[in-house]
Amino acid sequence: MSDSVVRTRVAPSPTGEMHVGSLSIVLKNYAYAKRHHGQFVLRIEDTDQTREVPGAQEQIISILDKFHLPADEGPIVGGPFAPYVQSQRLEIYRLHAQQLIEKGQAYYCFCSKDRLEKLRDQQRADHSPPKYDRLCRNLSPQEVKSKLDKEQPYVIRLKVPDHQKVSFTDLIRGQIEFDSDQVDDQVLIKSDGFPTYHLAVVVDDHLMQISHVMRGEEWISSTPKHILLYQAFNWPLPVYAHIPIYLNPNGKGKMSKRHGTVSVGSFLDQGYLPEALLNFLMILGWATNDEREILTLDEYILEFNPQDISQKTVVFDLKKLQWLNGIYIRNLTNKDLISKLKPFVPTDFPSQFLPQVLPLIKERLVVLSDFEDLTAFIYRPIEINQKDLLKKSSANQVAEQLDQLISTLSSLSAQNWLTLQLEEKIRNLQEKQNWSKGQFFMMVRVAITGQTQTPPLFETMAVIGHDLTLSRLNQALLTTKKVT
RNA sequence: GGCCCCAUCGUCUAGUGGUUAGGACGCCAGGUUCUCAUCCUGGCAACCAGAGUUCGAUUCUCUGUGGGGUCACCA
Repeated sequence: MSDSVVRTRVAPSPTGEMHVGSLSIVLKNYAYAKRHHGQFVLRIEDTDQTREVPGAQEQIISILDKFHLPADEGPIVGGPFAPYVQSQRLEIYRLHAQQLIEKGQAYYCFCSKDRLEKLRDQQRADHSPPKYDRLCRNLSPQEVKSKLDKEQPYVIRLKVPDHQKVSFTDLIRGQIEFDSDQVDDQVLIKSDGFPTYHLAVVVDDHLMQISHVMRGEEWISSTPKHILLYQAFNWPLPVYAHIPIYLNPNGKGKMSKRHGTVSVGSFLDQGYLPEALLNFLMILGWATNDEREILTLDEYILEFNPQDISQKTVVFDLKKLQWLNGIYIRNLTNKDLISKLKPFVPTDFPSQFLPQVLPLIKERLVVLSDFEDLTAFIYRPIEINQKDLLKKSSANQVAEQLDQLISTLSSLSAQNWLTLQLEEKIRNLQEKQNWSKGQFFMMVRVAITGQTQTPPLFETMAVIGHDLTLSRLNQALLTTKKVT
């Protein structure tokens, strides 16, 4: 093999529900690894004990599962670089931080949080950039030893060099350059002994032989910290690709909870199909050569190249997602649709009707949770609005129409209560009486469903059944005469 | 505010030193039709601005403007 092994990773922290942005990053890392026959690694970054949410790790793994993006290596499946949970690797980070101290690349810092806060306040007031003032950087070895002996709490910081160009090549944006003067003396080990993200990510990516770091664009500005660390360790850099973030559907700001749905779980709960959501994530900010928009994971893997990702932030266009979801729903077999619909069928829905009802709503579903609204009139009591009923005709006329319709339908046995028979009878009546199609059919629709927008009339009546249809027609007849 | 990233229809994109700047979603109109939806047809709609390079810039360069990100013992 001429090109070296591709190993990608995704490194979520178990602090809550997974964001669609994270899923998008997962998708890209997965696809790239698969395309190059490499490995896709899942690593759990749980170095902030205060933010950890129980069960979040399991949730992440289950989502990867639902979307068919399983990790080749990770906490559950294991792998040659286990453990894959950072809280289980504390000793590794300690050792590496220690190594940096011995090499003179890092130092102990005993400053209290209080002092740092005051320092920042001062800097803010002076309009100077908020940075650590390096007070502890030049402590003598004796001073350090004595503070350590007294068990004073400390952190370990990186000695960031002055006036140094820090640059790297981003697969999506080309060369990006920073000045090391912009970089703070980063904390590597926190006072609780846990590593910060910056130390852990560099150490683990190196140890786990990650070849490509594909992550969100919001990490660009901390990349120089990571580069400086790689240099301090004298390790080779991975290839970076910073993927544009998603903006809220209104185009304002990074996609966030405040502006609507953001978690993968809540999209699923609304009845977006995983395949549709994934497809949407594929074509958001990226296009195939021939601009096909409906594609499977395998087709995506075949074509995906991070270099082709758009460089600009993209708006999360819900309308387009909805369009895709509708397509995926319509492409489902009825059997599959029924099974996917299960969680969205209300408990009072007479489930034996599902097979008959399905064709009436299949092309009307945008998300699966639309099921309830689309079908409620079938099995729940309806309210008939007199105004809708009499919209295009007089009360007397409508009463006459209902009366005749009822007697016509009464002659139809329950066995013959079928779409075709209903259609024939009702059309005959309408034609014989020369009633306006629009007015008559809409009036009947309102009488039977209580709504002005429904699936086709005869099919709907067939599903509702002989008894209920007639009772609703009678109910409508009463409504016609009701004085308001 | 400092630093960094970005800029083609409302949105997602294709594309080129000379094109009628293409497609998709959305929107509008028409067709099918008992309404809605599906489906089909058509339409509206974009190269952020200024300067430079050039015979010629949407395309290359610079500046401006606009948008976004980031500035923690959070990731």
